[in-house]
Amino acid sequence: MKHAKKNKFRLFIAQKGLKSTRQRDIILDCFLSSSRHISIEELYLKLRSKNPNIGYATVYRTLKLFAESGIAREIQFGDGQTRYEHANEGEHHDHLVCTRCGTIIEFENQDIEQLQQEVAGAHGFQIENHKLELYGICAKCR
Amino acid sequence: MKHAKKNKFRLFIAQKGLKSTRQRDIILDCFLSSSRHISIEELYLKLRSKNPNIGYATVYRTLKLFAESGIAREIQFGDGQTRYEHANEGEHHDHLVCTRCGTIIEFENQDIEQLQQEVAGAHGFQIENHKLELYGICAKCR
DNA sequence: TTGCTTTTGAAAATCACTTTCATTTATAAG
DNA sequence: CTTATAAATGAAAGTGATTTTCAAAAGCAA
Repeated sequence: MKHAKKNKFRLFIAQKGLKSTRQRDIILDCFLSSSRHISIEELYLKLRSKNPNIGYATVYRTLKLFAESGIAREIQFGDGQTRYEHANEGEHHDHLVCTRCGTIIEFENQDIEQLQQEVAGAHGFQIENHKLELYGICAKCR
Repeated sequence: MKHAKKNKFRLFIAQKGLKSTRQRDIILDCFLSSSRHISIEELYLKLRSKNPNIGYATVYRTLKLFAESGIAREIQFGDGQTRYEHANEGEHHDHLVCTRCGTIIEFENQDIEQLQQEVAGAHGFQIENHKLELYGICAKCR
């Protein structure tokens, strides 16, 4: 799994004529071994603990590359922090976000997706992607 | 409709012990006569054309008050711009956003809402609110 | 190795807001 | 109608997240 993503990124880098660098490897390893929804700040701090000389800008730039290559996806939960999640080929999921503790649960629901298609169709829209977030209180916090 | 919102805001202002000012009246009129999804920048520019001395900060502050009073709702489509839409008592809707021309269509779908409740329930979540946006290409742009 | 391009890190810049603060207003009290 | 006082305003400075700039460093092909 992790290996597949490393390869995918390597390929992306090659196809784009970009260079393989020590920093990109480090950041990729760190990202892949992190929780599924990590903010740039969190990742940066985690990186710095082992690589005190890695730059802020490099982390930002590299995460954008991950997203472009398809191994990560940018998400925003409206708290002013951009997060990146691990993206898997052709897979899409939505989120339940606890407004108390911040826990994020992923889910997938084909019925909802189906209904979305119908709604879009009724308005002549062709869906490219969507965003569904349910905000509330998780079981633990209640 | 516009009148009802003006009254609602007036009431809110009174209850909070705030003051009724010329600027708030102007901004409210301008907001109510604008498209349903207006960004702060757009509203500010529209305002400035007739009131060159109205301040940026005042527009921001006043829109926050509109949201607090319940006559407006803050929305974000991930383009880094906060927008405000006209909010109606107890009504919720979701959005279809055209990624080409920016057109925004509102929709409401009870079946989807129902399924959301089911998903949340299955995870022990109690939904407080949700956000559903379908991004794609509208009929006109295709 | 050389030559050319990309990448990096640090610092400055940007963007969308938010806060500060001296001044102006609205409103209540006299 | 004053006066007092608390809130509102506008301009400018401040924030916080993200981007850009730029000189130096590092990949990579020949």
